[in-house]
Amino acid sequence: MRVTQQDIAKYAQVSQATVSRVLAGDERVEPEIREKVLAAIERHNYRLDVRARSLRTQSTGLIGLAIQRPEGGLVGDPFYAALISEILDGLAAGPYHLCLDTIPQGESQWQVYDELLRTRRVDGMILVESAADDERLARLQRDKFPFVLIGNPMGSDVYSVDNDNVYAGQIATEHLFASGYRDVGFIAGPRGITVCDDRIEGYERIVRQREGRARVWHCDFGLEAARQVACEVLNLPDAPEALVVLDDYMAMGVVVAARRNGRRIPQDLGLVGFNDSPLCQMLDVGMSSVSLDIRRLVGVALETLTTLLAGGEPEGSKRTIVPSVLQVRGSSMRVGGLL
Amino acid sequence: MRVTQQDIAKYAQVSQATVSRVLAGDERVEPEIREKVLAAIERHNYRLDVRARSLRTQSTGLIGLAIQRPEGGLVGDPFYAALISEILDGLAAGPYHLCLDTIPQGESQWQVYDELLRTRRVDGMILVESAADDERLARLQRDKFPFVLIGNPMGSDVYSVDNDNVYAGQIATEHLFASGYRDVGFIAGPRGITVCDDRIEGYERIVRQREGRARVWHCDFGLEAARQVACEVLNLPDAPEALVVLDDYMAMGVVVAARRNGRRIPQDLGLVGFNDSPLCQMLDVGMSSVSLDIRRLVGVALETLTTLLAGGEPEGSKRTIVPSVLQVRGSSMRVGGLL
DNA sequence: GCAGCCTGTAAATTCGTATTCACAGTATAC
DNA sequence: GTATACTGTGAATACGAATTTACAGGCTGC
Repeated sequence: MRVTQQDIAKYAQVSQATVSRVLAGDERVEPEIREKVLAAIERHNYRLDVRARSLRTQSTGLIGLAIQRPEGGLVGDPFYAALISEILDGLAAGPYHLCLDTIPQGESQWQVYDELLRTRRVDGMILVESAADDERLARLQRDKFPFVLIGNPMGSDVYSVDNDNVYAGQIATEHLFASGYRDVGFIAGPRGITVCDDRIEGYERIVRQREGRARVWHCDFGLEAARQVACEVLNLPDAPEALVVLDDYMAMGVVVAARRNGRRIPQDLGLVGFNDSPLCQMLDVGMSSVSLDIRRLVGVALETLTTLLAGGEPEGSKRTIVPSVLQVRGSSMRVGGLL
Repeated sequence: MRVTQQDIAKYAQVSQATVSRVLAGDERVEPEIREKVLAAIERHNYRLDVRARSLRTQSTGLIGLAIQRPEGGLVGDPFYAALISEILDGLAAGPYHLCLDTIPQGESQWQVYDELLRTRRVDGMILVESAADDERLARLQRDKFPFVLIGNPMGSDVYSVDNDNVYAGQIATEHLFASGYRDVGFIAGPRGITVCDDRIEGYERIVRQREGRARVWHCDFGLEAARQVACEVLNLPDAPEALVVLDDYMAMGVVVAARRNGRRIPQDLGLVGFNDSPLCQMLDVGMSSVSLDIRRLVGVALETLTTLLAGGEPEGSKRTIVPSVLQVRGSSMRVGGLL
């Protein structure tokens, strides 16, 4: 049988309201009575029921995150794993818990957002958008649901944090040219994903500037898909000398393909990945990678969200850009000796 | 202003109870009235409040999972990422959502379990135990909290699913001996972790049977720690010819160490990892690995838990062992030609 | 024609907590 | 001395939905 504040009140011979006050740390309770209540709580092993509290206070203590299941699960795409990891770390200190959902394949993520926010299952959400949807964003905003977008709001005036993916694409490409590679290609994920598009844009900008030839190959996320497309690319008569690869995992697929193809890295093929994941150490010479600074990304997102949840107004601009940083390692150093 | 069933009732000119019945799909509602209610719901954009429902029905629709933050985050240890991923997949179809928490470093996970279960934040939990604690398990059981243990209950009579880690250790070791390696060592994680201990036990069993020398080196989880210890091990005058490594990530660390040490895999060093993660393809010859079948592990756990949550009695034995399977690849094939 | 039985709906209650309101008791001001 | 302010507490209410209870209206059977 469940122990309630009512029961505690009876045992301690006070009213339920007083029990509630003691629990809330209300100062206006006689120390003597407080002790009595605390003793009763202790003795009867009482625990607050967050469901009842939720109903009364209108807040659940949960924040929501919905992710599109990556190819090969969470293991296949380190971005989400890192994201979740950082969010958990960031939340650990505070009073909030994380409600993690997947978005069914092929379905709109908005259904999940609706499900979580409108039913009041969570107090607020972190949205991770690869293809922002103005109308929906506007609706969430109109309904005054607290949320932060990780990604590009495409003009909607919402709180958002983003990597500068265009810039990230630029520095990766620029670095390869600067290292002496002449013909730089790009192996990207599926079409229509904002992350991909932005990085491609950055890539193309630099190529244009260098008056080179821009070539982009699309494939699914994941090591295996990248390996396959890299095989084809490397077998081309005019195969590129260097490749920017959409993420480290995929870059590892390219490494495998290069090895089978007999190309040495970085002498015969330059490589830069993204995310600066632990995988980068796996290559003997090390893999150059553009670090996304997910920790900071999540840091800003959580700070903004918790401020919103507290009813406050987050400081600074609505949109925050977290700069990417290139980690130079061996895979992109054709001109030896610099490392 | 929030729209409630009360409001809908007023608009549709029925009682709140009727609205509730319509929503619950109760058959005993006149079609005409049902339509009227549904229309009102549609028009006023009503959504059920799960908090209120939770309080009344005593169930939250959440199941909890608490994980000890792995070294290097979720990315550093593919086991948790895979676990979470599978759980999300498994939950996606049903009515349950996942509440994911981390256990603060150095603190007992029981605090989190208490926090989630006793406050009724979640309906049930999946516990992942590396060092089972009889007393706490017994307490959860006494309090009738539905939970499933992934791991070894150490004699407690609770619902549990586990890999047979002893067996897994055996087949990995046996395979290396069978491949022609004479001196097989073991690079394990930290001391006192059940997974490690069990696999070590399996390893030692085979070594004893082969009348070899059992040598186990401990280190932290993660690629880097494994790389370091592997460096030392490989520099030993009587370095082992083959190594069983606690997981694939750590095995990759060993690969890096071996490369710097000038040893070829599998000629100079045989290797078997665990988890059969995508990493295994990253090695040119492929990494042999004992697959944990996390999907099945989670499948059984979820099935058991949902049955418990539904008030039912799960079929079969309380303890389920999911067999491990060795994936043979190049890293353990000293005697060539078999692949 | 009336007791007894469905059927569908409304009214009332409940879940466990936070909070508002009311009130007794004491302290302070004049 | 009464009027006023303040303090700590209990009683009452609200949160939003599910469920139990009660009841009106139509039906059956005799």
